[in-house]
Amino acid sequence: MDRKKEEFTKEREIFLEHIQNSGLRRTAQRDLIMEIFLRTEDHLTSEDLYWLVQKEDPSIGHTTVYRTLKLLTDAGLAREVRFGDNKTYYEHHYNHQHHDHMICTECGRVIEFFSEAIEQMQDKMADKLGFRPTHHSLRIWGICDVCQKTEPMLVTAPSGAQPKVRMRSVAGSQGN
Amino acid sequence: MDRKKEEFTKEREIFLEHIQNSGLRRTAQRDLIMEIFLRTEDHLTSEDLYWLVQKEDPSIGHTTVYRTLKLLTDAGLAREVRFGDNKTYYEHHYNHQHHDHMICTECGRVIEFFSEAIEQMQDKMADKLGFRPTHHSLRIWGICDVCQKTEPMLVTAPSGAQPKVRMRSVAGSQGN
DNA sequence: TTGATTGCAAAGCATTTGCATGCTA
DNA sequence: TAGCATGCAAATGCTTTGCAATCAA
Repeated sequence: MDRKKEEFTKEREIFLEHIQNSGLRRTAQRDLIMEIFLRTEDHLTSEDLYWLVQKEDPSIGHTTVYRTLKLLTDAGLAREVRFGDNKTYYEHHYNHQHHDHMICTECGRVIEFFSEAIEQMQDKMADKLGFRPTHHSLRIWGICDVCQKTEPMLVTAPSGAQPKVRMRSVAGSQGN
Repeated sequence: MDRKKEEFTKEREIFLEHIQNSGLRRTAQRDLIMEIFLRTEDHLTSEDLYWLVQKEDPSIGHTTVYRTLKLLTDAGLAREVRFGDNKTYYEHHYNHQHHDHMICTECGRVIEFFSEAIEQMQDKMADKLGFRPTHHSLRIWGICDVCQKTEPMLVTAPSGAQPKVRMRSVAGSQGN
């Protein structure tokens, strides 16, 4: 199930390069945090990553995880994402083509998708308004296929799984 | 320049109705906050609105503005929007058709736009993945037409206007 | 040796909550 | 009069910063 250690060779290289080019220093903490980030294919918060790191080195603090996540972002290995619950999630960025997200408000599942057609329409739209786009974010909230099947039961049997993404206000919120 | 007082009749009605239907109470504070919100055609934070309210009634506190903004959202008159700077902005919702945003990272300008084609592609995409969408958010960051003209000067003459939207981390951030 | 890095604690923000007081219905 | 609303202060949750001690280059 776990990926082979030899993977992520390029990613490590990029991280080191970025560190050197910026006059920064390689440390055991940064190495470990990067390793754990790389082998975790998921959207995680600094907090999430902190606990994973804790299991392997309890001496590492919150702060260092925050700072390293920022470093990884600067290096182009990570990307910040927000799903509307005012938390910052991180996902792999290097070698991961751009994509957007559908977020299930029932179970918190995040589905990545990409549509060339939508991208093109966006550029066209921006062009029409004289806007020079640098990046964008498209998020679609709703009910995923799995939850659509189980949903009718929720009336009598509330789901045990708590959604990863908890919307702050339910009614009328677009979380935009 | 200012709108006539007779405007927003329907909005006031909706607000009152919502208050009554929910067993809540009409108060002078709520009235004033609603009035100021309605007459301000802009994306504003609770903080922004608080200061506008302050000018007309310094006795009104932050908390009440927060709570009333949430009320207005529940009533369907306001809509929450986030532009990636971890603040919650509010915009008019009633009688305002759905739209998306382009956000200038130079001056903070927010441009509203709508594309039927993009909406349709999104639905098609969701359908393909068995996802039942309830709402979505598309934001495009970049440089607006005005800033594109002035930008070359920024190298020697830093702009005096501070952007309304300040991105937390500049490099690599997608603020997604 | 020098200056970047770490981890703790404390500070920052935006937002929410507890509670005594005030005020609608 | 009952109990929702208000505003203050304090609490919260996430994130950042100050700083003395530590460690990589």
